[in-house]
Amino acid sequence: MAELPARYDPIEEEAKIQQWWEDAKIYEFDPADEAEIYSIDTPPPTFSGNMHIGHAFSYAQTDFIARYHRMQGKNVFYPFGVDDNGLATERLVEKEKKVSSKKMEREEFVQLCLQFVEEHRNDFVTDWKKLGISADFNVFYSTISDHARAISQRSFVHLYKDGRIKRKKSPIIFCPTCKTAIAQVEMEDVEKKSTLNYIKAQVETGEYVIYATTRPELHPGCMGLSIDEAGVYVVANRGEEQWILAKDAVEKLQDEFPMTIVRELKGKDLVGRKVEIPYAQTVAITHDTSVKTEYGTGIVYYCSYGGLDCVEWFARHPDAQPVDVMDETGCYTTGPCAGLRSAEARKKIIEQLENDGSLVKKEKIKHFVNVHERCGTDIEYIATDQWFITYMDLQEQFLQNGSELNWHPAHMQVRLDNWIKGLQWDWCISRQRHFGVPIPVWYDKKGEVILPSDDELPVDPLRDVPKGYKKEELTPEHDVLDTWATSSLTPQIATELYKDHPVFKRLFPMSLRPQAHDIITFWLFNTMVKSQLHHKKNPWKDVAISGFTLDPHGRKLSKSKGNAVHPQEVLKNYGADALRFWAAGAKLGEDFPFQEKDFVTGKKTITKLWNASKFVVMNLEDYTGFNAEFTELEVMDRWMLSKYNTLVKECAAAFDNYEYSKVKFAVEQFFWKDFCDNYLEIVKGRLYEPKDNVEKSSAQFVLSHVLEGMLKLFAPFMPYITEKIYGMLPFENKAKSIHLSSWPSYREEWHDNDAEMVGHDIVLVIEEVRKFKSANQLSMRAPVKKLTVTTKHDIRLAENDLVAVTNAEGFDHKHGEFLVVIE
RNA sequence: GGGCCCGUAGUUUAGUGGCUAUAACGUCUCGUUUACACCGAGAAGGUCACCAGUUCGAGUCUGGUCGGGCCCACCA
Repeated sequence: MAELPARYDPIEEEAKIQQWWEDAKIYEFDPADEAEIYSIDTPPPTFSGNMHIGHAFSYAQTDFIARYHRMQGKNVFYPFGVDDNGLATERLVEKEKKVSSKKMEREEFVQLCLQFVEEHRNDFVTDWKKLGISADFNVFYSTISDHARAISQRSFVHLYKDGRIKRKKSPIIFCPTCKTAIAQVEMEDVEKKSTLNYIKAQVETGEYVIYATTRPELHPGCMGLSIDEAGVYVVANRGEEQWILAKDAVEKLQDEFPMTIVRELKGKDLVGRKVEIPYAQTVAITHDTSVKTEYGTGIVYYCSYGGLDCVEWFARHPDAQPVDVMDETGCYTTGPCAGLRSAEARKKIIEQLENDGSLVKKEKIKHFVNVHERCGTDIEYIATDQWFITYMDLQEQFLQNGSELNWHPAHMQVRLDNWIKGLQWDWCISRQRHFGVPIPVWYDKKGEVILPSDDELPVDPLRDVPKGYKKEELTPEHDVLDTWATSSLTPQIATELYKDHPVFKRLFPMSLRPQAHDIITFWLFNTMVKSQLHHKKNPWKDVAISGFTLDPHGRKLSKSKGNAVHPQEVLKNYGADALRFWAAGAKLGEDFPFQEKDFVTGKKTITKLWNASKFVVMNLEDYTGFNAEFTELEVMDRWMLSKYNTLVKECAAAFDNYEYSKVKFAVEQFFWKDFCDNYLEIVKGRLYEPKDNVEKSSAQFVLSHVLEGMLKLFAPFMPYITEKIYGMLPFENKAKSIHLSSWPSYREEWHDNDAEMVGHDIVLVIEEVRKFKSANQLSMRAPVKKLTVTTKHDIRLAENDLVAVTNAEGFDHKHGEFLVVIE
């Protein structure tokens, strides 16, 4: 038998082992395997760079679960995809290939992206492979591939036919400088100086309402004034005029604008009164939930569109119809400022309002405005035709679906529930971008929607023509689908890779959705929505929500703070097992600080595992088996086996409940304390100088069983070192890989209360002796003259082991309260 | 502002109403011929954030206060 090398170099060995896994196809999905399926809806990372530490953290956690279920004998379906259908990839490809997507045919750019992904796919997934992710990387998809585009477009076509998709006017975020629609992620907050303008407008009953705005240029788009119906408002005399405003506002304005309150009234008394707004139509006062009497004058004017608040207001007030005041050149189209952009328009209208006496006060303020990150221009909202999935009627259904999922951890469900309860409008799935999955729609001469048939998909309406039509008869839709409209179909995209195989029926609904908590309201919710609309059921049974990696002080990692951490460095310095061991220390869903020292601990555990295994293997050299009953084992061997047996039971229970961190903690403690510190020391006497072969083989039996089992318990966390050691164990009938071996099973007959109690006392005695030797500055091997132990249990069955491990020259046992006397 | 989570040793953490509240790292003392100095043994280190309540009993349950983190919304 080959002796184990003195040292284990994780960096060198992990590379070799990983290559072997790949060559031997250890994690290959076998669709013909009849075993129970455990399918994972793996998050497809954005194809835009390297794996970051947050990825390493959460993918490792999913991998613990996957490996456990694989060892439980399940047929694990663990695909890997990349999300290249989005802005990040678009930007990356534009930069790397030095092209502009807008100047190309869309299909051409899609092909370029696919080519780019193909070229870099191996590099991209390398980090995940190094980390030891046990996905089958050949069960692979890309969200911009034909496969995924066809599924995404099919979803659109089917939902349209079901009456779930509608086209309607809706505001989009627009950059007047770049003259383009932009995505929310392309905006940033900038604090700017501005002016809050107080404006008066006459009510039909003669008084004036006072409202404040930072966007007076939008007066022509004003469609309503709102108050808080529960708020307290007043009518106040101000010179000849009577002003209406919130009571709170009177106090603030009193110094500058002395007025006397005539009477108080409730906000609801104002509802319905008509007000003549300058440069706009006459509008009625309404109640709105967002209005607070403490801010401004307690009266708000809403325009199409001053900001997101206005957009939301229109959603709450369907009677008020937005008007288009700005066109796609960023200029106003109506009113006194027609032809002007916002900045000039504001100046002009303030002048005019001042001239006709409507402007009562200008207050300098600082506030945050959204600007386009590329050019710094204030963004605008303009109304355009957009595509929506209508689902507001399904809120109850979605809540029900959410409650039917098994949430790990449970409290994450609350986030989804709050989101669903707060939904205000339908899901806008169209984007005015060039790159993406095209909306599969043409319009005929009458403007009717023409759809492709399923077998034509995927299509690009800009280039393709549906069956039975000529190009000149149709106008193509230019918009593309929001990336969430496609990524919400990952269960279908992944499982339909096996569409033509009988296993397909068994893959969906999937077993597990693993993901982080930041996108519960997006990816998780949207995937549930699509599954409900298409299949009338949830796409998975369980969800496992992982947390974030934080910096060593518990703050969020970010590029701007300069506290980013690179997993590649950790892999290079400590290896994947150490990185994974760190990730296993965090409870599922818990945010976890990144600490260098944790990797040192991981690496030390690896070394310890190596050394302890080396010891066991060396001492199994002459082992030929222990052919007797459990009860014939030495008492300390039964103690060890019984404790190990309990551990096995606990670990499976915790893993079944996605509590991998409990498993990690329990196994680590058992290995270090019970197995190494105590058991290995206890059996040394019997191994080195056995009285007979029986007491030695008794120890060997337990050493071999417990080592093998412990390696398996460690295997989901540290797949490399456990694979290496497993391969060197001198057993027959081993599995090809530890990761294909079966999870240890609990054995009732190995449970031994008596042995556990004796063992417990023996360990306490050993501790006392060690304390004594430490206190007397003696070596642990130093002999003690006489050891007198008083215990309640009869420990004499373990006397030989105890004498050997403590190196006692004399020993006496008495019955009574626990006491150790060392001479 | 709304929601969720978290406050336990110098640091990071375990803890399912019940023995003397975990462990790792760090610190201090000691110890190397038979797995391991990439080590072992031992020690010190705690107002379980604070206040009140429920209970025979609270780190654990309830309410409040303070502090931290994340997500969402953000000002007319």
